[in-house]
Amino acid sequence: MDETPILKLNDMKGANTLALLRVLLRRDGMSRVELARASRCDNTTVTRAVRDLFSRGVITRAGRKDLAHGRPRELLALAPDGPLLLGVALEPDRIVAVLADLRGTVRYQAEAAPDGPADCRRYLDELETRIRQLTAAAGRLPAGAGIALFGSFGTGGRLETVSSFPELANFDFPAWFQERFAFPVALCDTLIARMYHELYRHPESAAGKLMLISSGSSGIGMALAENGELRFSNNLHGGELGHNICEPDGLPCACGRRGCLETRASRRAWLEAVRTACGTPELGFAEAAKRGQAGDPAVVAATAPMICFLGTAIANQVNNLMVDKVVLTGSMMELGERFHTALETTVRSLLFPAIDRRLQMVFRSGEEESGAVGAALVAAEPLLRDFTAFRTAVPVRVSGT
Amino acid sequence: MDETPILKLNDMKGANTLALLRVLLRRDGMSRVELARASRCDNTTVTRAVRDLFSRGVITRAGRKDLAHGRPRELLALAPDGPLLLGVALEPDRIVAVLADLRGTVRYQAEAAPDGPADCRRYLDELETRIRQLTAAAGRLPAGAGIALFGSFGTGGRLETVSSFPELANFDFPAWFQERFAFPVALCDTLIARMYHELYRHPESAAGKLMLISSGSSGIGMALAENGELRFSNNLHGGELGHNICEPDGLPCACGRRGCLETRASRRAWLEAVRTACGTPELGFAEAAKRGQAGDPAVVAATAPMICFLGTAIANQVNNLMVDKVVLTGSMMELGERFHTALETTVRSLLFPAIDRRLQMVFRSGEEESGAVGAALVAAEPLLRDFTAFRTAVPVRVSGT
DNA sequence: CGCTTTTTTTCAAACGGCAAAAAAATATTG
DNA sequence: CAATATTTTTTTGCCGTTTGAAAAAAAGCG
Repeated sequence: MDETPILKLNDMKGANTLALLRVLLRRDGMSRVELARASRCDNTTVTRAVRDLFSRGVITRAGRKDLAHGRPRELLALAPDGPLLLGVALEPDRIVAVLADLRGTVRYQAEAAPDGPADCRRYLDELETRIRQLTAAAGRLPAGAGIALFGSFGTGGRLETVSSFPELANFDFPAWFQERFAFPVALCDTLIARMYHELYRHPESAAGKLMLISSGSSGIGMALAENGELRFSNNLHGGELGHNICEPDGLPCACGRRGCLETRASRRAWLEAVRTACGTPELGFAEAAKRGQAGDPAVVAATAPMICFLGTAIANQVNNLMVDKVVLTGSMMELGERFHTALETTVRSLLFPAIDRRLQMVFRSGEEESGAVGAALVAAEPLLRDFTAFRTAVPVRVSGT
Repeated sequence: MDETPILKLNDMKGANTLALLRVLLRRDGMSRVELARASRCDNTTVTRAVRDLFSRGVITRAGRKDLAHGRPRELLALAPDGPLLLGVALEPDRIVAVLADLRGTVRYQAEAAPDGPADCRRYLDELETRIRQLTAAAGRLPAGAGIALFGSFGTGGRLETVSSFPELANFDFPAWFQERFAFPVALCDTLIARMYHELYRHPESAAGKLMLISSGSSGIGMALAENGELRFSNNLHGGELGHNICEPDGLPCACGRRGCLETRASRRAWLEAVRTACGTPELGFAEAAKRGQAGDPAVVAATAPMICFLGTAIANQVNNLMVDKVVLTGSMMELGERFHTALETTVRSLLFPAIDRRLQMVFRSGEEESGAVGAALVAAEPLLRDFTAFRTAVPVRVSGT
């Protein structure tokens, strides 16, 4: 029942300061004129906004740059003692918690590998301990928190389903959090957190139409953005590419249907196929990946169906949505360059020429903290639009530091 | 290279008057307070906007409504002599041209069925004649024009590819138009025009996530909108669902690949399958559809693959994008209710339960002018945001009427 | 001092929003 | 029946916020 959106003065100011700050987040050491040109805001708007951000301790002076003629530029940078955001990724086998600045640079980090999701109470205790540990180390309270998990939730933030922690279904996480901590919390799907990580940590991805694909032990997910803004995501929940049906009468899937992409392209399905092809039922994932990367014919042959089905699913989506850039991340990306090349070739062979010409494909690996950092960035975005709320949140200090 | 969008005062005003007018477009006879409540604008904002729209001749008084107590409401309506928009659909076998008001109500209509796209010059002459005929009948010039065709074009409006008129590739249509007519013109893909038709003529579709699927002789297309705004469409160009690959090693398609949805679900493919199943190679489409609607077992069996593949493609997309509403339109919808039911059942059986619960599926038929009307609405939208340009466009009158 | 570029200040214009007033009807009361 | 109260809509006046253009100030160089 959402009607045509109307705009208030606040929305305008928020959009403009967000644009301004995003430019500064890309790179420290910009001057006011540069900010104005890059954000297409007026000079005077920038001056005013910058003054405001100074007074709130968000940015700081970072020297000056002498030009050949004229007054030198005063360079600006994110304040080192500016607001921090807590970001937490609740993954099946570990908890990652970070304190990051508005740019998503990690300042403090804590990790835990609880016994497993079996004991819900101990898991939450562990989480609480880690958060206290982080805020103590930082010596101040974060301005907000973002929690990323594999699941969905209502507008209020109450959990609905949590794929990796069935016991947490219907748990009122925001209430739990607010009973313990004095700063606001926001929940999001891990996939959305990763998308924020991509948009802020690789800001060139914030232009045009972006599709993020993340594969993990819990499936293959997808998120979309257009010009840096999330699209088609209900309550910060991502889409499940892994359950696209890609074969009319395919293999049975755990979801109860047949022919889901995951029956062909999940980590488990692939390993199974490789084991069968090699005749080694005990082969581990890492070893299998190594063999594939080395060009072992049996492994390559066993990988072909995955490439075919995954590539088709990606290409279909790219064609339909006229996507400009596809970013692939997650555990399946550990299969190495040979796999990447084969997948990209397959995808491109299925695209319309005009779309193929524009499409960029990027494989990202080694971003172990993208979920936690992205969660922090989800919590940061409202601040980037409006720091008036922030003024009250930061002065609170942890005693004894 | 699009950066984070910034907002100016004009954008704010534009967004608000657009919201206001959309409420009035839904139904004539609203009063100012009703407009304010429905659009969530302030009372006084509405008063000012309404005064402005009066002075520009866009709206008019439409009586008053007495309440039990208090001052009666002054009812407002779109002015009958308000701005008109020209909308043209260049379809393979016909030209449809309409003059419509801001709401998309057709005031004047002209249709032509040229010999075919063989002779490009005669085709364009025919178009010019029809437009002159319409403006003469109306006695005034439209405030703008929208042209819908099956194809794509650059930002400048120059045609790139036109699937139904290969000869028009690289034709500078806007230049041709501006040499002949004194009002602005905008080009769009027919699919986008149909989407605008859906959003404005069935305004309940302007809430939430909408997927429009339109099947015709030239394929199966798809367009997306979120809260009444177009999404993932390059330069008003739609996506081609018909070339989603739905079978790993399927039938060869005209596009050069294998397994495209169109090899199973296009009008032609379906008719072919039915003819084979019935053993009647001369069977016509209408007769085949009638048999299918009557439940002829051979036809039903021949239709099954289409339902399966089309249903899967739709369900995959709905799951991925968490679509709230699917609207199906175009020639394939002539297959009748039995087909609709079967398709909907198939789609729903493949959705995640949470998404199935929210999804609405609508089959539309009999909207022959949706392309032309939608094109007019494409041209209308900028006016709804800002009528200052309109002031100069309308007073121009055709002499001799 | 003249020149150039950046930054700040000043002032005007546009817009939304609150509150009070005005308007336009009906209901109530003397 | 006339005067007044009541109710709801609409308009007006005024204020705060924001952007934007132009002037002024600042900061360097030759």
